[in-house]
Amino acid sequence: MSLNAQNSFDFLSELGLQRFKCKICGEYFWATKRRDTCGEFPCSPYTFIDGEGRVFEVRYIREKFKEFFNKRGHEMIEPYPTVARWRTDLYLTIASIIDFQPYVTDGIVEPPANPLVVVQPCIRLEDIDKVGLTLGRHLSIFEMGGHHAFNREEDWIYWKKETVQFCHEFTTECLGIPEEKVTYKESFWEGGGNAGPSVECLVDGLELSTLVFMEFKVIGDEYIKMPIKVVDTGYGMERFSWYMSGTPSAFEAIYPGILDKLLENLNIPYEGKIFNKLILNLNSERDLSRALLKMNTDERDYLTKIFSIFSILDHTKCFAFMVCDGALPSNSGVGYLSRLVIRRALRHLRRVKGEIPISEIMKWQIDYWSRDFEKLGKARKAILEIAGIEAHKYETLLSKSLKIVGKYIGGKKTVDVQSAVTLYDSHGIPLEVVEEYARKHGITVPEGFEEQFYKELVKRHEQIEETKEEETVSIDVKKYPETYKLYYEKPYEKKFKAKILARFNDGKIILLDRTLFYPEGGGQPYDKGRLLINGEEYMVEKVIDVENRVLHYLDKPIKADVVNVVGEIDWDRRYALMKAHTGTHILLGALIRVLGLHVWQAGAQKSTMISRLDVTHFKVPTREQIIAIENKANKIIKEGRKVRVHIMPRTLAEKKWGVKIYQGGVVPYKKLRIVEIENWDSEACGGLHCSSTSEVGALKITNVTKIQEGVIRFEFCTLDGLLQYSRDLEEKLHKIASILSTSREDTVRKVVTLVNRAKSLDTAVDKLLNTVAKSLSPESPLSQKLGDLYLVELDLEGLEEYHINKLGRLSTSMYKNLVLLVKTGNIVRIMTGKEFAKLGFNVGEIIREIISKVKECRGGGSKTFGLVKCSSRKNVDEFINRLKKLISSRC
RNA sequence: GGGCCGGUGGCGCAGCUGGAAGCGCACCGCCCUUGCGAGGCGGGGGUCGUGGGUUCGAAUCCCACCCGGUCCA
Repeated sequence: MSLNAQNSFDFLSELGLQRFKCKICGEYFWATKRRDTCGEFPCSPYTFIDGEGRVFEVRYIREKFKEFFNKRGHEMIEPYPTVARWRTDLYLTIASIIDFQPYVTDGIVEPPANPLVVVQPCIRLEDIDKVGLTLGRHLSIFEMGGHHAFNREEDWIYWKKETVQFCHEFTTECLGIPEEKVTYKESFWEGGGNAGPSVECLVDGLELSTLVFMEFKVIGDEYIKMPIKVVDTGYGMERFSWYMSGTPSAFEAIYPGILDKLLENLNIPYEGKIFNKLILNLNSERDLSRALLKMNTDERDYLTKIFSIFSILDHTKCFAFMVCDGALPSNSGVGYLSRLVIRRALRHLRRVKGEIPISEIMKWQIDYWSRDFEKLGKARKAILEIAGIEAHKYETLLSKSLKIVGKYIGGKKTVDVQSAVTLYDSHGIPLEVVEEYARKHGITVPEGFEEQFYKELVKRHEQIEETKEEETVSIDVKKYPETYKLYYEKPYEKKFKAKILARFNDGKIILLDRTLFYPEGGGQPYDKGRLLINGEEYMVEKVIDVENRVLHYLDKPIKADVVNVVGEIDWDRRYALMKAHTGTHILLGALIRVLGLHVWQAGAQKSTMISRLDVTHFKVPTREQIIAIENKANKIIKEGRKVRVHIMPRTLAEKKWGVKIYQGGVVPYKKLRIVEIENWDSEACGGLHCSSTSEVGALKITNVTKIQEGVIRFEFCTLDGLLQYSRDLEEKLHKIASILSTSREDTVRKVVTLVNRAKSLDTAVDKLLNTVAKSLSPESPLSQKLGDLYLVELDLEGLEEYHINKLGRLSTSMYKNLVLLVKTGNIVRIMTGKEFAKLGFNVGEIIREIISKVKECRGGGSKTFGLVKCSSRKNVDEFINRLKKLISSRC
C-alpha cells in the first residue's frame, strides 16, 4: 500500500532508532540495536515467562498508565460504557478511540479534553473462540489504555515523534522494561471508519501497544485526508500486566485470587509449566487439536480443562460488564451477544464438570472488579439474577436437546449434515452434542463431517439476501442559513413572525429563518399548526429538520412573492407532547430506581395520547413493581420539581452526570443540551419539556409488555391522555354492560353467571347428545332397514358441526350397523358404524360414484365418513335416495 | 433487523402426502390389598396460538399477525 510508505516512519530515526528487516517475516521494524527478528510472535518466541516474582495486577498498570500521561499534560477522562450506545454502526466499544468517533475525529465536536488519557474497558467478540487457547493474548474483554491528541493546523498538540517517545518512556522508564528488548514494527491500521500508518510496540514476542496516526477517513475504497490528525493509541493493560508478571498465562495476572478459587472449587491443580510444551501460536480449535495430538492423554485432558477455565474467567467478567451497561441477554441486538458470551461460559463450565453455579463465579468477578468499576457493584443484584436466569434457560435447552436430536437422527444409520445444521441453526444444539448422541446410539459420523457441517452452515447464511434500502427525498438545504430555533428559546410561545428563505416542491415545502414549529426528533413528533399570510391560512402538516434547517410541509403551495409569515402552533398538541416528554424522563428515573441500574432506554415514542418507553430489563415487572413505579413517578410530579435545560460542553456534562445522559443515543452536536429534572434524571435531549414536573399532572402506566428478550415496553399516558384513556375504558365497560343487559357495577357478577351457565349448557348438551345417540338403535322408529344395516336420517339444521360429529361418533360406536345421515341445510353427512366397512362399503367411493350422476353436488370422504354439499335441498334428497338404493342393492 | 424451528387436554408429545381429535403422565371413581407401593377396570378433561383464504371437507395446504425457541447481523 502506497499509504504505508517508508517515509511515514522516518521520524523514528530522530529517536535514535534504526530500521531493520525481519529475517523471518520480512517486515520492517525499528530498534535501538541491531537484531534479526521483529520481536513479534512467532518470529520471536515468548521469553518473558519466568513464573517468578510478584504479580502486577491490571489495576497497578492502569494507575501507572494514567498517572504517567496525566503528569505529561493529558487530562484524565472517565471510560465510556462497553455498550456503544452513542453509535449506530457498532454494538460494543472495541477501542478507546470509539468514544470519540465519528464526531470528534471528523472535527464536528470538540474533544472532551486535548490531549487526553483514558483507560477504556473494551469488548471484542470476533476472536472469542481463541480466548484461553492463546494463554491470554486474546480476551473478549480487556482494558485499552489510550492517550489521544486531536491536531488541527491552528491548534497542534503533538504527533508521531512525541507519541512514540511517550510510549518508549512509559515502557522503559516507567515500567522498567529494558530498552534493547523493545522494537517498533511498521504497520497500517484501519477501523471505525478511519485509517493511518501505525507502529506496533513489541517486547519479547508480545505486542504491548499500537500507536496509530489517523490521517484518513475511509469511505468505500477511498482514503480521504482528515481535517484533523488524530493520535490514536492502544495499550493493552492486560498484556502489560502479563508481561510484567511473567506468569505462564495472562490469566494468573488478570484474575489473581479468582483463578485460584475456581481451580480449588473444581478440584483441579494448577501446573503452569505444562504450557511450556505448547506452541503458543494456537489460533483455532484446529491448531489446538494438532498440538494436543503430540501430547499424552493426561496432559491433553488437563490442558483442555485449563483452557475452559480461562474461558470461564474471561466470559464471566465480560458478561458482568455487558449486563451492567445494559446489554441484557436476548435473541436479537446486543443482547444476543451477551447471551452468546454467557452460553459459552456455561458450556465451558459443563466441560470441566463444574458444580458451582455461574452466578457464584460472577460474584467473585464483581467483588474483584467493582473496586475499580463502582457501577458493577451497584448492578450486582441484577447481574446475578440475570446470570441465574440464563443458566436455567441453558439447562432447559440442554435437557430438551437429547430428545430433539433423537427426533432428527434417531433410527438413522449415519448422521446427515442437513439434520446437524438444522439442529444447530434452529435449536441451538452444538455439533458436539449431536456427535455425543450418535456415539451413544451407534450412529456413525461420516469422515470429515465437521468440515461439511461448517460448509453447509456458511452456505445457509450466505443465502440471506440484503434488504432493500429506504428511499429518502433529499433537498439540498446547505446553501441556506440554519433556522433559528425559537422553540428552544421560548417553548411556551404559541405565535411567531418569520421570513420565508426558500420554497421547495412548488411552494408546498418552505424553509423559514426562525420557527416555533418543533421538527420530528428524539421520539417527539413534530408540531402542527398554521401559517397566516394576509389573512389566508396554510396548514402545517409536517415539520422536519435537515441539517439544522427546519422544513415546513404545507397543505397547499405558497406563492413565490410571499416573504413574511405569521406562524401559530397547535398549542394543545404541543403542550400534550411536552408533558409526554417530561413524563418519559420522569418514568425512566422511576424505572431505574425500582428495577435497577441495568435499565437503559432502548427506544421511545411520545404521543398526545399513549406514549411508550422501551427499556432494557429481563422480565415483565410484577403488578407490585408497576404500582411502585407509578407511585414514584407521581410523587415526582406532585412535588413540582424544576425541569432545567443546560447547554454545556460534553466533558462538563459527562463529569457532572456521567454517561447515563446518553439514554437517547447519538448526540452529534458540539455542545450537549441537557434536560435535568432536579435530583431525578438528566439526559442529553433535544426535545421540549415542561418547566416543572407538576405540569405533567399525572402519569399512568397503561400496558407493560415484553417486546423482545431483554426489552420491556411501558405504555403510559400523562394527565390529558389519562382522561381520554379512562373514558375509553368507561366506554368499553358501558358496552359490555349493555351487551350483558346489566349495570356497570354488576358486570363481573353477570360474567361469572354466564360462564357458569355456558359450562352447564355444555354438560347438558353432552348428556342430551348421549341420550339421542342411544335412541338411534335399530328398534328406533326412525330406523330404515337396509339388509344387515339400518339407516337413520336426521335433520339437525342449526346444530354446530362439532356437536353433529360428536353425536355421530357416539351413535356409530354404540351401533355397529348404523348408517347415520345428518342433514344441515344443503349439506349431508354420512357416518357409519364398523359393520359398514366390514361389508366392503366405502363412503368416500360411494359418494364419488353418486355425485358424478347427481347435478350440482360435490363431496367426498373416507371409508367410514363423508360429506356432500349440494346446490339445493332437492339435490340433497336425490342424493340420499340414490344412496339408499345403492346400499340396499348391494347388501 | 433477517433466516430457521415450534405453538394440539393440567404437563410431555403423536397426528401435518386434507376425510368423525389421539397417546403417555397426572386427575377422578370402582376393584384387588390389613395398610403402603403397585396392578386391573371404568371415567372426566382439548373446537388443535389468532384471523383470513383455498376446499364439499383444514390440526393438516396458502397468507397475515401474535407468542415461544434458536442461529446470524
